[in-house]
Amino acid sequence: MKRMATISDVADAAGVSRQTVSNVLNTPTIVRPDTRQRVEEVIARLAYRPHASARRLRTRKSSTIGIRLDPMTDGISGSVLDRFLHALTEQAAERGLRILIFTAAGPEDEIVQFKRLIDGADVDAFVLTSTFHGDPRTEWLIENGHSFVTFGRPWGIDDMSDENHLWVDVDGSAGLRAATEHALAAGARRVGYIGWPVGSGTGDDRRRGWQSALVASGVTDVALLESLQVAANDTVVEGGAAMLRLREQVPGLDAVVCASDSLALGAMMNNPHALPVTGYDNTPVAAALGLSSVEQCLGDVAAGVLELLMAESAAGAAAGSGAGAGSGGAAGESSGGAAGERSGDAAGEVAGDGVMGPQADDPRHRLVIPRLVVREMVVPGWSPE
Amino acid sequence: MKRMATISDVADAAGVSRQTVSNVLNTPTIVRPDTRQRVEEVIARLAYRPHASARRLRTRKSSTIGIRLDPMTDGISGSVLDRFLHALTEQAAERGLRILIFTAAGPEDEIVQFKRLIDGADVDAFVLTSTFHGDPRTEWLIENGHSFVTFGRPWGIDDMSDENHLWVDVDGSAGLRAATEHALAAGARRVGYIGWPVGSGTGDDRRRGWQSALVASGVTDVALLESLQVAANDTVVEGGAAMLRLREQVPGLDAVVCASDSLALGAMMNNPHALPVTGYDNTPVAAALGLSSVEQCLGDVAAGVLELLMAESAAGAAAGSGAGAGSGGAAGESSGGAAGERSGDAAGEVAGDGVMGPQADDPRHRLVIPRLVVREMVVPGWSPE
DNA sequence: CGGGGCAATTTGATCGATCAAATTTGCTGT
DNA sequence: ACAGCAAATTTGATCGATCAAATTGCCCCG
Repeated sequence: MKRMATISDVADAAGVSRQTVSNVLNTPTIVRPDTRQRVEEVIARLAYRPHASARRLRTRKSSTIGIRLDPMTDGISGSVLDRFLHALTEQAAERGLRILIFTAAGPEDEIVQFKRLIDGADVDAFVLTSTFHGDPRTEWLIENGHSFVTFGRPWGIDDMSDENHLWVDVDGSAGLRAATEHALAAGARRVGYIGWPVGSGTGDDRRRGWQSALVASGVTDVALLESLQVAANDTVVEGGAAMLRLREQVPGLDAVVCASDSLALGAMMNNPHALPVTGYDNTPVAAALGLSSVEQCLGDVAAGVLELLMAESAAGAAAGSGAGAGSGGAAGESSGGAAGERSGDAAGEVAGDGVMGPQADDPRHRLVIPRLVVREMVVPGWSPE
Repeated sequence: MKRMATISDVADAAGVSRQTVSNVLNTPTIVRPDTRQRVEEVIARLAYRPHASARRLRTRKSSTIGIRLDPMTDGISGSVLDRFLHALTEQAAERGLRILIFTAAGPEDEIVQFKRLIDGADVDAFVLTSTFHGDPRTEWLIENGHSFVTFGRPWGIDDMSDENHLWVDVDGSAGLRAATEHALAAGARRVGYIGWPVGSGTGDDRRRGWQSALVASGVTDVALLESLQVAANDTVVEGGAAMLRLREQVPGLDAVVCASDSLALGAMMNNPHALPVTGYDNTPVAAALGLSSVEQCLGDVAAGVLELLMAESAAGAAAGSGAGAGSGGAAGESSGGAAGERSGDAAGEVAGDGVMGPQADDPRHRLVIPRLVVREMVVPGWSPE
């Protein structure tokens, strides 16, 4: 392992000064083309790479984003955050950013970790997941003026439009509307809903999606709407129990849509007539059982998160220069969200095209439209009674 | 966000020199106790934190470990690596290390990423997972003299004892032996095995565990042993098919142990007589279905990985100084593996205590003994025919 | 022919820490 | 009282990059 080449080595070898090499790397436009080419050749020949720590020391930027690795959310859907992390890492690399992960025992401890990482100049922004209303973490970050983006809306009435709070989220309502409409289009009339207890922003949002589709199809009887939905905590066992209740209280049940794959798996276990069941999150479990499921397009979410972050830091840097701040991230040529896609899924048909919602032009948040992955339920040995 | 305090600020405020402050932080023993205390008070008062990048520039160490985020291994057991990552991050923090994640399109691309991260001084060691025989990644790392530890043995005959290749692994053989012995102790006589096709080091190792337990219990008939095992790729569907075959070819089947929770889930779907089924990895799915499963003790694995890494770097640094290299990591007071434990699991009984295997004293690799988590199968609505 | 205007390049200082060597302090023994 | 010596502390240099300001080179016009 021989000594790394430094910027001075390159400068000497190319017969220019350090700063010119630096310019070739950071501000290529101000270097004369022939000089630039000469320097670039030397860089390639010596396999020179700037020393990240030295650069960070000088620029006071780490080009690193911190994200907490959530404690295992026991459910099956825990893997959603892992997939998001994967998409985020992949797209961050394309933009020259690094992802540093950390753990914390709880929200308060997470703030301690924030301090540690910021003070040490380890990271210059955070991505938060699983935020909740009145979350102390976002409050602290805003108060202390640190960059962050959350995956998930702040459900508080006032937070939602807080201009200091950047967020990206998936439009769960649209996802469940699509799932419900698909069931209706397939001929179902009574489409039941197994969701989470009232009170969680995410859960209520999803329920609204199901409900709006039913209402739009002509189901306006409030009592009927009420009986078509049951609430359960997000476990397989509760999902199973919920399915029993639903079948009992709705005689002509045609199909069921669920707020999660965990609930859907539970429902499938008490599904002797093989009613179509739709889950949410498109986890491996749904794929294994042949359940239709709402796919969150985490690649798009990750892209949105990074764009918001880069736009913010660019805006902060340009506060004073007259250059247009609208150009945002320069390295975005590979967008389109194809990166994080799970390809080759056999049961291809898709409804909803995964584009950004109407808020796409709002510089402070982004709502990603999920898409429905339709599958045939083919469960070996799962025969009706 | 006011300006960060630097080491000089602390020095001035405490009436000492920069270097003394540095010593308080890095070599407290050589500072006179009263001076040290005075400096420490100022550090606390100013909330001083060393600037990580500056330190890294000078010391040429990043105190950061790189690990590739594997592409989603579609199966249910994919979460094992996520849990490992979580445990690793947690324990790394306790030792003052950071974890940087990255992605790669394949082994060759991963090597490109290695280069990128090392040249930029972003990381000074790697943790590899899912290694295989003749893995180009480990070859490259060894050739170029970079530190790394693999989670998983190099199954090649010669690699295994390669002194440049540090590894930590879980003793899958012991895990399946424990699972099988537990079934035998519960009165089962014909314990079948659903495993992966011959050829994978890990899979063959697990099969040996099951077989050795059966042989020890007196099953020596080769033909019988042969008929008691079936092979399947690691999917739920194949697991289900394998269960059907096994039931067909073994009349008095009493119990089944599997090489993974995916296979076990498949088996459960074709298990009308509710035979006891045991999985491997103790995933949320196993917990949800009430399957017994072999828990890999990833906290211990993570601890082992970090200890090997730190021991190596300490040894590298001490190559020349007479100080005892045996002390290893100084910050290990919180060991015992309690960190990564999933607490509050209802069905507590445990066999095998998770201690290190006989290789515990070998400085180059470590074999962690897994433990069997025993559960009652209580699957709602899953009634025998 | 001199110099204004502008682009391209170079120079010196700096980021915040640690290393290596020099210096001061404190203690011991005779 | 002081040499001798170790412990404690300080000083100057350095890691590899970028920033800000100074310099050089070039073209064109009066």
